Amino acid sequence: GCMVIRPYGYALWEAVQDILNRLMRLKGVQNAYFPLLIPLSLMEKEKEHVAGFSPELAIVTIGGGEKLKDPLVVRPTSETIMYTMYARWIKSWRDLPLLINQWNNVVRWEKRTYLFLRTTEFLWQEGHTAHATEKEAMEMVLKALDWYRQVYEEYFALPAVLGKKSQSEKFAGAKATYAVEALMPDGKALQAATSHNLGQNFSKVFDIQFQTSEGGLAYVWQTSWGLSTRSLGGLFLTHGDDAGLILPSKIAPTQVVIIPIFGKDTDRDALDAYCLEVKEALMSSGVRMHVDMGDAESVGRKFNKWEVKGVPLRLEIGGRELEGRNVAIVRRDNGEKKLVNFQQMIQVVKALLKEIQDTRFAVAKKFLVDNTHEVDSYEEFKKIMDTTRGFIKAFWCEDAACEAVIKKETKASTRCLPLDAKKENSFCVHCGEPATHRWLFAQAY
RNA sequence: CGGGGUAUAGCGCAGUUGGUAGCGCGCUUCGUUCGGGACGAAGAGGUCGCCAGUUCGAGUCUGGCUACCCCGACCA
Repeated sequence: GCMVIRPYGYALWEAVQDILNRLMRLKGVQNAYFPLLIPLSLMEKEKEHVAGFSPELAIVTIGGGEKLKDPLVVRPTSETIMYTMYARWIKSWRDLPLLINQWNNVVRWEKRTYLFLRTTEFLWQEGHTAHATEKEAMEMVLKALDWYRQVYEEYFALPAVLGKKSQSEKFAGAKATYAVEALMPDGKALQAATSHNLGQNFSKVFDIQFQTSEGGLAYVWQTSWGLSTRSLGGLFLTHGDDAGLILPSKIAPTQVVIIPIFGKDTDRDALDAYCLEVKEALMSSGVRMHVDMGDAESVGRKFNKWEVKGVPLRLEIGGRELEGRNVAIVRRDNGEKKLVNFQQMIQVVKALLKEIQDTRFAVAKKFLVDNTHEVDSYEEFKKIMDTTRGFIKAFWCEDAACEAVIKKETKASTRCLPLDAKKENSFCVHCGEPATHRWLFAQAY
């Protein structure tokens, strides 16, 4: 149930880190690190939190050959260990806000794993903030949610719905959970990232108090938010075809690959020199490049290899291009090929990279729109879940028991109350009780 | 936790009534190739998941165990 991430895949994760680190820095969030092992007694402080996580904890019971009196939990998330420290660090309103993120790995002992989307161990970032006011905390919650939207929409070309989780779906210990929900090609929903308003639930049990500017004593308002390697699963599921992956240009570790083409009459020195000239020209204008030199693999094999990896553009350079100082540019997404001369090359490559990015988003957006159904009868609801699946927007009474019945009968759970949902007076699609908003339903992974 | 399956070369698999293990891909070397997964020749690579039993003889039959996979239940 664990995964090995090889260099090409890890480069994608590093790209995600770069994007989020830049966004977080703008807001003043700093990276830090906290222990992997958490005393079980700390986990148990917040009742709802430990109840939610205990079925999936890996626990160290023996250390150094001796049975531990207080077993150590391999972190499933770091609220408890971090907030133990926050209680010591925060004394005054001047210590706030405290904005800390950590990039790490966590372990959740799922009964059933699914590569990329639900692995026993996964990598993520978890941001944990403490604020003087609830309003400020809520702004942070929505800020983080918007960062995640940017990662998905602007880089992964993966449109998503932002919204608030129902009580039964929220994070264990949170006051409210907000999420990014994406729709995968099989019609199931992927919870792509979450941002929690923790209220004062944790600050009260971990005793994180500060003196206000008026001299009073108050508990801090907290948030936590995370995005994991599951996001890459969403990327892979969304962008691909029978030939492999199609990476959106902005996230592709290699945006352009040059494949030299040579026969026995080719002047290899001249060809290699020209390939390097092309590489340097593109690299110095900011394009992420690779030249696949070497004659161990045939040209056809190289083509296929890079298609599987999803590199957006392939430059074919052979004797014909060398002679005319041209390059043949082939798009990964639609296979279109065009011959461009060296002078126009940078401009054309940049335009094509942008077009591929835009096209990927447009295709994914169309799929999302085409597979989002406004439904007003339970019959129709069930029919969609039995056939195409997808997102369903339906009125719901917000009663947990009703929600559970819908899930049991249709496999669809509430994914979120979309942030843009309008207040209306209507009736629950299942039980007919009064309902005020259309919730987003779908079968989750 | 319930149901079903699998285990033989690096990977994917075949192996008949029990007779001492093979195919494809990959890998190594050499040569010819190279505008869509090249071709030829010669090679390397095995505790048949583990333990016990039956038998002259077990990859194959019997019993036990272990690991992994799929489906279901569960799942911030």
